[in-house]
Amino acid sequence: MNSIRTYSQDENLINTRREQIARGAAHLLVKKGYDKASIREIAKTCNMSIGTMYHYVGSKEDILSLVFEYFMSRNVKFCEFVNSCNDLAPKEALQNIIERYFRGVDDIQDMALLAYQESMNLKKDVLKQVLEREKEMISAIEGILTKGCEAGEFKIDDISLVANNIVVLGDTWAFKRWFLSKRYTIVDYIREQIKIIIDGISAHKR
Amino acid sequence: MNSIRTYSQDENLINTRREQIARGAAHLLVKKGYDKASIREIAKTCNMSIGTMYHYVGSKEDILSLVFEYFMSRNVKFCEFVNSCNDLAPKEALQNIIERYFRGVDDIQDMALLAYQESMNLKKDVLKQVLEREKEMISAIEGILTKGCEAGEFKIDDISLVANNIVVLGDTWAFKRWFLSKRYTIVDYIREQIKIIIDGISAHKR
Amino acid sequence: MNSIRTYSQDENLINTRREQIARGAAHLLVKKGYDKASIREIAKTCNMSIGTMYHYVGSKEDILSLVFEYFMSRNVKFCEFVNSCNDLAPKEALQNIIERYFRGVDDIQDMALLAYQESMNLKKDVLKQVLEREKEMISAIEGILTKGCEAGEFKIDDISLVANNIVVLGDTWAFKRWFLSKRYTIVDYIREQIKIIIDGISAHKR
Amino acid sequence: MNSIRTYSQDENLINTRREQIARGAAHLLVKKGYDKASIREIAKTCNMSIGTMYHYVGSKEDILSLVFEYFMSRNVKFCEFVNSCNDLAPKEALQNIIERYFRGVDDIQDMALLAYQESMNLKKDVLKQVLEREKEMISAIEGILTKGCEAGEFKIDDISLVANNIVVLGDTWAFKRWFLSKRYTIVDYIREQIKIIIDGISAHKR
DNA sequence: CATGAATGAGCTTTCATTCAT
DNA sequence: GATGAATGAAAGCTCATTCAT
Repeated sequence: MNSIRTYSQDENLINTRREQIARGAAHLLVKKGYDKASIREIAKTCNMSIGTMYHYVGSKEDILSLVFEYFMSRNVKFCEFVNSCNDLAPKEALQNIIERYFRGVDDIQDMALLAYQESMNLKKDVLKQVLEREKEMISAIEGILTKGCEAGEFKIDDISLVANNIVVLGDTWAFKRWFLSKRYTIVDYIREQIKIIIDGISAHKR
Repeated sequence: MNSIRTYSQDENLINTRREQIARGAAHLLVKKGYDKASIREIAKTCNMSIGTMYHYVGSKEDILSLVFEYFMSRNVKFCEFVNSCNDLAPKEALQNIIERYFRGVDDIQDMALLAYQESMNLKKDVLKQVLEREKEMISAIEGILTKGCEAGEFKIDDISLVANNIVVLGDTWAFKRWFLSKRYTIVDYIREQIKIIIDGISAHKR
Repeated sequence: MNSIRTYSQDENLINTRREQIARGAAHLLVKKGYDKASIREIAKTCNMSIGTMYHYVGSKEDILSLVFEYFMSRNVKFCEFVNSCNDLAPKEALQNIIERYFRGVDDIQDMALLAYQESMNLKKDVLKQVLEREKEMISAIEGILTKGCEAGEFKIDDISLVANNIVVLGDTWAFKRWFLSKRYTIVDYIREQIKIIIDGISAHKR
Repeated sequence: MNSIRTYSQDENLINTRREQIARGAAHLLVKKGYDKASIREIAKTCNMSIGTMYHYVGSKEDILSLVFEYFMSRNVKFCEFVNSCNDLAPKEALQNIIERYFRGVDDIQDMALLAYQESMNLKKDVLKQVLEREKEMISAIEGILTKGCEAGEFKIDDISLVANNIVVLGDTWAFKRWFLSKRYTIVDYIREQIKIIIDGISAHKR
């Protein structure tokens, strides 16, 4: 699946160098944008020569892929988390999942932003992965919402759309952090949004 | 306010050509992104020589500005519309404004998307205009929500955040149309979102 | 001899327009240099449209030629002046001619400078004319110097070189006016140089 | 002091390549002039790709600076020479200095010419250096002339102007070599000019 | 006669990528 | 394995010149 060219055979070294690249490039790519960031700059940011860069990467595009892969690898446990919430009461489960997702967005704000801004430069298969992650998230939330409706706790017409909205409001923290962070910390933001969301779908109101 | 360089004095011709540029470039810029779209390509798309482009435009950046200005000029009547809703009942007014804003996003989907993706390439003053439009929208919605709360129709903790959410859900139609349009027409989308939003803030539930 | 293209037949109009061009362009060409001055700028300086320009001129090169021809035409009377000095005593004649030449340089400082700086852009035949004027001047001075030697007033080994030096010292006023004008007015400069020159070649010293 | 951009860190290579550029460009710039000589041509003349050029140089302007710096570096010993003449008799010292300066002009004819023709394209700080060199020369000559006057060997009204004239007559060899070299070798030219100059300022004539 | 819109070749400069060391 | 010098295609932009009005 990971078909990025390398001239090295040492699996360990490949991983070390690629993480070095992903970490270093991420910051610069977010700051300057994919096209405006040159390989020379990226290499310097990664404390690496251009030549070394191309030992572990086949093209500039690959660097972008690497950045996404690196950050997405940090989120493999997310779905496990959603599953682990299965035993909780629907409302509590939903709160936990929202909190977890929103915090995840906060942790990798730059990536979330980069995903939207540079999606056209992202290799098709990597883009697909990114979108997949979102779909999984939405599905998971749909599951919880469905359970809540069946339990009579939630009352929702269009479960799919509500699930989508929740994800969108999470991503919004990345898009508009320059605006929202004037008024809210991430903790405030999560608390208030949970209130609004839960209020909106509860079968029995306050 | 519009200080883009031109070598022409013929006001009419300037407007004609600039509209030609804005129309042609919009499509290409959305498709390929600002950096990937070359002047040569843009000129070709606009059925214009490179020289002619630069007769009416001072730089590539100006083309992006032009694209935004052209599309934003189509929305000058929006605020008037918001004001004209002042006499309606809060719930009805809110429905109308949401519908109007969402439809606006639908009309200029490409622009809304471009604004997010290329904001770093956008000239500061044009970016400001774009953000201003959004702030106005949020303020207008805040006004309606406040009136609704005072009238006892709505029950909202954080009016500002709810207003922001509404705008975000409108913009979402542009960001995720590749995904949403599989399930909804814009008419469906507006109807369902209005239901969700109004449900969430109504003081007296069904 | 003057083979610059025109689309007009009206001899008078041609002359009027070409003088308009020469006057206007001269200033700009001196200020910005031939290559850095664009036709658009030149046309604007001449209060003329680009199209009109090309009615009376075949190319950008022609404009440079025109500028030189215009200014050289103001100097046709120079040789007559030299001839008219034939009856004076050698020393007095030389003084008069030096004064006349140096003043001429002062009058058209910009042109003298332009001739050196843009000679490589000047059409061959016009360049030839410019050089011709200088040769004539040198010859005239040689004539006077020879007469002075024969009369026993001057004592000169290399008449040709001295004549050349005199012309050079005149042109110097144009090359180094930014430096010389700090210390001398043109009147001072002429007076002092005449003293130095005459002193250097006089047979009977002070 | 030398702040030209480079992407290389190898001091030796930088110097090698820059000398290669200076040598190659000098010829072309003199032949075609700064504006008419394109980077493509310059690169070809230097047996270098365009990319390599820009590895060692930040802009076209820098190439001109490089050319001047390269040639001026060959003249650092000139002032030392002037100082070393301090113990000689004034007349002999002056002869030596004139000879040395005139030979210097002959060595770098092209540069002397280029300095006048392209001064408007030369970076301010490099132009300053060029002018400084001339001022130093004039000052040095003034020193010798003053000493000669005090010793009763020379009789000069305006020492400063005579010093200036000497430098001008040296530079003339560069400006008019196409004309002068028909009659004189540089050896002849120096010999004859020394005669004329010394004759002109000697207190006791032949 | 006068205008200036239109053109596209050619300019300077950047940058992803290769490869000899 | 690591380096960075070298490359040249392609970018954004300018400008002399033409020609329809």
